[in-house]
Amino acid sequence: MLTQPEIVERLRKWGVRVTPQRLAIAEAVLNSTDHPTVQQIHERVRDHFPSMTLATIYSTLGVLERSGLIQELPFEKMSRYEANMEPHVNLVCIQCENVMDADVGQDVVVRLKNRISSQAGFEVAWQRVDFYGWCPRCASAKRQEQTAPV
Amino acid sequence: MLTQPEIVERLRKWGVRVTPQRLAIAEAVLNSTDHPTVQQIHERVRDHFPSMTLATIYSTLGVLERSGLIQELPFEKMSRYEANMEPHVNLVCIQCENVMDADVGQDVVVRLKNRISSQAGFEVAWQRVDFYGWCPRCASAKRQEQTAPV
DNA sequence: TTTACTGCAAAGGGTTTGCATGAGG
DNA sequence: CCTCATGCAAACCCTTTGCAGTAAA
Repeated sequence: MLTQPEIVERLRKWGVRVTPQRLAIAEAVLNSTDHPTVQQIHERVRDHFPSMTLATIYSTLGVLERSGLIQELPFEKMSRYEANMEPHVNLVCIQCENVMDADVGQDVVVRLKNRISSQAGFEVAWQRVDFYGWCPRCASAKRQEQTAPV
Repeated sequence: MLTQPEIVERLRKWGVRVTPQRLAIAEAVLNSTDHPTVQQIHERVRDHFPSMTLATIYSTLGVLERSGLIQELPFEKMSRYEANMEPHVNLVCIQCENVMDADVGQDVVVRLKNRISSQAGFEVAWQRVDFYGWCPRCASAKRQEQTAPV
């Protein structure tokens, strides 16, 4: 989670202009942990910028990605945007469709990255590690239903 | 890599009809290691089925995915299709855009999966592990260029 | 003042859908 | 035979692009 001055500095370093819209979009993504979609980001900045269109959001997300601040995560229907650039695991619930960062396994991802670099001769730039399944809440709901079906 | 009778059996088990088109598409994906796109699959079956359209391929890929034979891998511009359903690492070259399975790291992915299940309370169904960077060929070309620029 | 960004509208392109014909079981 | 798959075309929708007005530096 970056502070506003840090965001400004990172953007200026890339020679792009820092506008209020860009700051709002950057904060909406960087202060999130739910890997928002473009639509969700739009909802979150609409109060402050009612006239902002999706084109501006797409454009800004491209700037943020090229600045190394965020990562695009393409899914079947649309992309989500990742604010956590450290090696980690994403948990994608196929029931409620929420996406969250796992709070375990970061060390294993780093070890995997080192193994790929040293043994596969592949120069790693970044990675995406997604586990799909049932989040704790949906998993227990599923077990309840299996025990006592309608 | 599955044999044709195995593919037939897996499809019949799902109550779907086995047509020559579906077999051709299934073999084109399952006997591949390059994670083909829909366009590439189209090219590979066009010789035998000149009139086949993309709609048929999309439909069949959906059947194969729901049968657990393949996995869709959404990328920025389009999806690719994965024939290796075992836990493993995908290497995505950001230079030549090839996607290949890593021949190391499977054990680490399995260990990661176990850790996620036991410590994050997340019931894993499947996973996608992608490392982005430069494949051995493109990495050495990059180093050459850095050493002796034009 | 200069350059680049915003907002609006239209286009682009991968994917899905509807329907008539044709084939699988 | 009945049901479902194929092939064709059109629709869908996320994303990109072009352009005129506007704001950052």
